Amino acid sequence: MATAAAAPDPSRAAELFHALSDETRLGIVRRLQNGEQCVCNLTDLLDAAQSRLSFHLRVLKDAGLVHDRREGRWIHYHLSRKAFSELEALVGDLTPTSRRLTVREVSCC
Amino acid sequence: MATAAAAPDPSRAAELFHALSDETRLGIVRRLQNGEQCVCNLTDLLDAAQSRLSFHLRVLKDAGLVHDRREGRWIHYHLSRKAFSELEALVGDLTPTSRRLTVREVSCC
DNA sequence: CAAATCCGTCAACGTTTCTTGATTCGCCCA
DNA sequence: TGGGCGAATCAAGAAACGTTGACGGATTTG
Repeated sequence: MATAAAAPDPSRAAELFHALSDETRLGIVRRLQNGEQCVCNLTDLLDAAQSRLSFHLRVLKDAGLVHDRREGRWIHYHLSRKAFSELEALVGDLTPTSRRLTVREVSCC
Repeated sequence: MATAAAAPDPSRAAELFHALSDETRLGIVRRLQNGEQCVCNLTDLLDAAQSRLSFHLRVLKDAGLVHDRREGRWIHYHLSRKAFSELEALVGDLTPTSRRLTVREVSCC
């Protein structure tokens, strides 16, 4: 246990949080909670241009938060459970209660 | 229970995620996990210009993730437990396992 | 094969975000 | 009261981001 399990890759954390820092992408995630959706359904549900959605889906996909599956002409997107549990673990590590010094441990300047 | 407790304010969620989508700010949060720190300590720990840190601390503060406390010439920052539990709840709501339809519930195009 | 449909990619543009250095504000102490 | 120090704020520029419309690739259907 060389480096402990304390600080997960910060750039990975930033990537995940960035992927979720946009309302359109949060809207996509919420629509995918009920199961798979193809892009054409999402454009209707979110009232967004196809090109715009494609852009945001790529950000989510690059972050590993969604996966896609081709079925004929359609491409279905669904959430990645693994990525979301990774996210939960990551948020848990950030929480102040996780580890805490005794107060007055640190001097100032 | 009119609108249930399903979809929390999306702009609030985006604000929280955005505040954590930067490596410098994640570094600040990690340094604050051990307790309060004044800005001058953080500039040393993170090797960042004072002006730069002040900018990122403001983003975190505006998102409610940190609070500050003045003590003489120094200003100490610390994490907001409330905001982090809000974040945890929010991430939990995003998770795909939370609610799930029976499959094939949704038709495509 | 040709037309239609679904969707990713690209270039261009405006907007937002981040960094840097200079300045200002607040507080303490001699 | 004046000087010194910690920290916020401001303006300017660079970089990253999101939107739009045009285009091209893949697939199905007539």
